[in-house]
Amino acid sequence: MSDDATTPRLLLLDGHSLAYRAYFALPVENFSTATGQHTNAVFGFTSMLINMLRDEKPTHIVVSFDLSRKSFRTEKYADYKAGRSETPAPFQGQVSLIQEVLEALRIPVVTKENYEADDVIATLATQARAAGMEVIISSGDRDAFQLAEEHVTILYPVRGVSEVWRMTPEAIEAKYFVPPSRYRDKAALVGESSDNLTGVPGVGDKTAAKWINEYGGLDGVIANVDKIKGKAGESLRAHLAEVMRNYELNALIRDLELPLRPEDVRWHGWDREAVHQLFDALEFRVLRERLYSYLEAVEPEAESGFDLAGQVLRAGEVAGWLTEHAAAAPVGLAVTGSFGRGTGQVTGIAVATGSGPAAWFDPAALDETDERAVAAWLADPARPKVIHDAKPALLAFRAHGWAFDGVTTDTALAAYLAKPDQRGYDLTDLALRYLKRELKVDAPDDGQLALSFDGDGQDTAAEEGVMLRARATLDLADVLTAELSRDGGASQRLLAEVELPLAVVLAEMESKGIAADTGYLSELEATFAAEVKAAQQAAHEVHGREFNLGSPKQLQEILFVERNLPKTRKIKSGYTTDADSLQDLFAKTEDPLLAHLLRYRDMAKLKSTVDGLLKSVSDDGRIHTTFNQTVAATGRLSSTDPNLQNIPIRTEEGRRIRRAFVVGGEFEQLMTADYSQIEMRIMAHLSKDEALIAAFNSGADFHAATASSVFHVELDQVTADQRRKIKAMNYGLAYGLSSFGLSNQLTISNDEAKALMEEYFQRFGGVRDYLKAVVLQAGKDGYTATILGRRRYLPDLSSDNRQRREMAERMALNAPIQGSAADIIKVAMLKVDAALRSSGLSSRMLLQVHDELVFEVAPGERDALEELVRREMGGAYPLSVPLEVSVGTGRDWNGADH
DNA sequence: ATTAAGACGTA
DNA sequence: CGTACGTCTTAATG
Repeated sequence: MSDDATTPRLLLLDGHSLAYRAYFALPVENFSTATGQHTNAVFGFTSMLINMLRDEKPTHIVVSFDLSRKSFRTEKYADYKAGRSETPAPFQGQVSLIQEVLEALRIPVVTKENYEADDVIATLATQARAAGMEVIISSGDRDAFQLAEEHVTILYPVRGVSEVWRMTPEAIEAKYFVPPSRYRDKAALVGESSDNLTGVPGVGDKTAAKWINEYGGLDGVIANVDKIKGKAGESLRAHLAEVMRNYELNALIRDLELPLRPEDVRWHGWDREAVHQLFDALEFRVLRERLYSYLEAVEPEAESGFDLAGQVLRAGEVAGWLTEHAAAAPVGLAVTGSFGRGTGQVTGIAVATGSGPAAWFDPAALDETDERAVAAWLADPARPKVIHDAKPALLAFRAHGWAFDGVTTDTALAAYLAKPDQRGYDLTDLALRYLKRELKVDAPDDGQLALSFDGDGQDTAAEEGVMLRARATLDLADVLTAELSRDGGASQRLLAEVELPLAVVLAEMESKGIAADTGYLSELEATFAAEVKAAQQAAHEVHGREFNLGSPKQLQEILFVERNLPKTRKIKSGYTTDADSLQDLFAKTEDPLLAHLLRYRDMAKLKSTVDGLLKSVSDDGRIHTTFNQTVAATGRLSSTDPNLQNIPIRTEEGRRIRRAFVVGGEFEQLMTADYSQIEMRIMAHLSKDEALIAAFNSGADFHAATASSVFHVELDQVTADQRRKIKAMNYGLAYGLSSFGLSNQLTISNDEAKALMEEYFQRFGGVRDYLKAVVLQAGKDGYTATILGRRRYLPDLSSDNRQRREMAERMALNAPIQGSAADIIKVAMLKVDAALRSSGLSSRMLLQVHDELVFEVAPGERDALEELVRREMGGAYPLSVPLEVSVGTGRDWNGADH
């Protein structure tokens, strides 16, 4: 290549058209696996891809696929691309295999509803040119020729899968006698049979070019249509309408909204293991050799040549550095300090540029100019920043008085969306997994990292480490963006439109915290402590000696050996002493020790909850939990330090703890707003079960309504016991409840539970069909997806181990339901937050408890807030059943509950 | 000092 | 033999 080696080169592929070319280029009968899967198109496509990688050496790659045969063009012209024969059966299914190849090669795929791949390519090519990239497009569709220009080359496959024409502007002009900018004009006149666009009969490339060049384009030809002589002229005048139609339809759209930009698709190499497995399955032996010999050759190059020049900035140097290095292009940002409890303190900030230098500075050692520059830079939404775990940084910046905006990607959130089942999303681990780099400054010098720091002779290892993290974050963002883009945009949208903005909302909530009545908490603590002591004494007295009630091990000895009570359910260490089992034992034996024991457990648990809360009250008299956004595999949030999502509510004594969460000084009340039966509503929506949908739309008490159906009685004849049983079923369904589990929970026989479930599904068969279908589909895809496309991968669905497999099946049926509920309340939180801002209300959102939001109501805003919250939560996402919201207010959390 | 298991609170 | 979490306690490791 004659181009400057540092110019990024973007390879854009039209997936469908190349696959189709490959299919017809290679005899289908010669390419199939032992299992009968046809692979000629996969083979041909992959072969072309490898050739292009070898010959073009792109630094960035993306493939676009048509989503369907329908597009805005078929809407305008019903016969667009009509007349194409049905997709041949052996071609079916090969596209998804090609997508698997791309996935293994970590090449992102982008699609756009209602548009063709060529439009996506035209948009990306346009953006890439604006960014100064060299562009190579490969498409089997000649429409792409209109995109050729300086630095934009079209690779047009001809004859088989090994030869392409390099269609530069010069080549196009030589072949068609018009420049690429006039290619559309020519195509409109001549027609394009593959698109079923007829042109002017009798007019070919030469005549069309003659006219276009004579009259200065199609406009001129049309303006002078009466001057054109001869048969061809007559023909043109008779077919002007078609020409205009063609011209309108063959224009490629260059300004689509896409989930990624050309800069995001930097290619960082392939997933070796996945390629191995896939090529084994496809029986691509030779191709694997070719791929590997090419990839092995470029790999070292890709891994090295990474020179991070770092610099520790002193006071007075920061403003200038930022202006010079951190303007338009995204930079990586890494922050050190202490974080948590809704605040934080920054001790160091590192900024790394994509290919240039990195810098570190101490936020406490800035001069006035620097301080202003850093504040403006951090707050500027037009200065793109990439960071790993933005929320703590945001809180620490806020504590320093800095606003923070312009975060285009959070690599922790991106990694979570890509694989939500991971244990953690530590930057070091992600760098190793996705970048294959050890994130250590003093890593062995194996050419992976060339660090040349300007350290002034000082020991700047810590600062270098932070700079390296900033740089790794930036690189990781590229890889993860590509990773997330392989599903056609859903994950990217979740990141950009849900998780990223939600992090900001959560930061606000954590920063505010919720007021706690510490005096009352202390009283509670004393009360529970006394109860614990009393229960403990009573238990010791009954048994006749002292022992540790908190030790399940000692308890087992006492219950099952010394007191010779009946054995309970087996666990690893013997027999369980959990509350359910102890209840059963008590019912059977009436051993008074059990009652004291249960009482002890209850009180000890409550006491420890209160202890924990007391310890976590901040100086401002409020409790600031931390909401974790990357923990729950289903997409839910979790709450830690303290966990405010498991504050007792079921028992009266437990609810006493809720009274400790009170309204803050300047405010009037607490308000809770929760979704009623959101998971069942999602099941009704997803399953489309008409009876279930009707039960919701009836407006009656949902559990009673379903019970009335199941037991064939009028709504007002449903007994409390019938309602209780069906309520248990309703709740259990989304968890994969078995008849055994149901019988256990309701203390009825297994037969009775079976009959109950049978009768339930008799009435709500759509639900069973849906649940079965979800598991089946998940088995095929390898993952489940929520209404917003949030994925959860469940490899255990194909496990040989029955227990693991069945566990995965229950996860598969639960994940879309629980996850969709999580999606909905997240969207609701964003909407509520936005509405609160625009309404000018002073009330604020404090907590989220999965299907409930807790607010602090400013004086006089109760009604307005309720209206706002009902509107935004109720309208968060349209389902085929209403999203019902119930609202309550009170001076404390218990009083606000309903 | 860290880890695992058991128990139990919430949705 | 019901999903998703976090925390506390004990008891066993280092």
